[in-house]
Amino acid sequence: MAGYHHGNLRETLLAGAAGVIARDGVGALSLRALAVDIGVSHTAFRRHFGSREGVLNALAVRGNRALAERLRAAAAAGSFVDVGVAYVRFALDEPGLFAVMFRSDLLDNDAPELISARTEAMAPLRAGVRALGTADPVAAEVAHWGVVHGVATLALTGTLTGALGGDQQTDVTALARRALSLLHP
Amino acid sequence: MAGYHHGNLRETLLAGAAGVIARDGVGALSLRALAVDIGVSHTAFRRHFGSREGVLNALAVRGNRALAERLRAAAAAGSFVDVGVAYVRFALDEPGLFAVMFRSDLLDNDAPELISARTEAMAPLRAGVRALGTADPVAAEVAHWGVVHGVATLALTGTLTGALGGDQQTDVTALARRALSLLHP
DNA sequence: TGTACATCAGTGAACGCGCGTTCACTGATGTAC
DNA sequence: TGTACATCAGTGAACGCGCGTTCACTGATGTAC
Repeated sequence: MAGYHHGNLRETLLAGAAGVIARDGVGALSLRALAVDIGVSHTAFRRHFGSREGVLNALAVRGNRALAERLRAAAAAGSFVDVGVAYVRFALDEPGLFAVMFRSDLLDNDAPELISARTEAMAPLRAGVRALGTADPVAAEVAHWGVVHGVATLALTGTLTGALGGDQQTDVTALARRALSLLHP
Repeated sequence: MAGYHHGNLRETLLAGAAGVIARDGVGALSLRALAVDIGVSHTAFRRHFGSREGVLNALAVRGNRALAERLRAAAAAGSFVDVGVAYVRFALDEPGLFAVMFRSDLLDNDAPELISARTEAMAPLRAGVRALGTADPVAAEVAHWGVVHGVATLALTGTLTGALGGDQQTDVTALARRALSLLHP
């Protein structure tokens, strides 16, 4: 395992980067520091990703694909509310990936892989809204996406639990479910 | 105006910083570069803010106070939906301030000024939800806050208009209004 | 089965860069008498 | 009205730091014959 060839550098690097970002944000991601942690030269990642942007793009692709999978599974197993809850749960489970996915300013948004991964991630939400047959499907899509994205974002920045008062230990996903239910009277 | 004393450095610095952040994000804010732009020594800001964190805290306080004012005005003049729309409009009008307000990782969250400004900003939303008299007021608060925060965030990252298809030139605040209306059947 | 060679994966020294901070300072303003 | 002095606001050189990138390289692996 400890030979000249790492054997699984790409994977290890992505997982490590996601961890750093989850803890301290994208700005705190230093590829040099990460390489030292992993025990590899600080230029080794270039072979796999080319540049810093390449690393972030790979994370964004991975995040969107993982989200797509979660949402599809939720759609297959449960109700449309479950899809929304799965979105929130994903954000809480993979805060590093989630944070990168929406940082368009740091990504190459024209990369075909990223474009298709994003489309893939949006599909279950869109399909679920269409299936509702509401009068204003665009508004329904914005409302559902907005509320789960908003709850996820507020929870991740610590704003949600902070603002809801001493009622801490609040189960965010349960909260998301209650909020989403208000959209299904 | 061009004397040794700038006369309005604090104000100029905050406005400039908000502009940079709105354009390129918090990570891109260089106090050195900003000082050059303003035409002042790159250490001048220390007198007013002490450190980089001090600048960001000042922006966060300012943002929360401005948001509070907007929400109060909307509450006084219109319905509860208008309060939500005002939240989104604020985010679009002041993207630099909005971005900093929720970056707890970069702020001194224990600063009394910031704590009180945040409480002030949350008050109109909380009061409006209470006035609705719903069965689950916590869920209602999370739903309303979530949807406006989510729409604002998605719009600012360009994700919302991107994902809604070629239907560009979408008026985001109108969209927010339609989405919020779904919470008031 | 063995050898030659191409390709792939990772190394490590060196680069320039811009950053925030520290420091001793100078110029401008305000206040006391 | 004038003078002395304290305070406030901004200066500019220097600091160390960590970053991403470039470059020529070496070690390991795979493939052709």
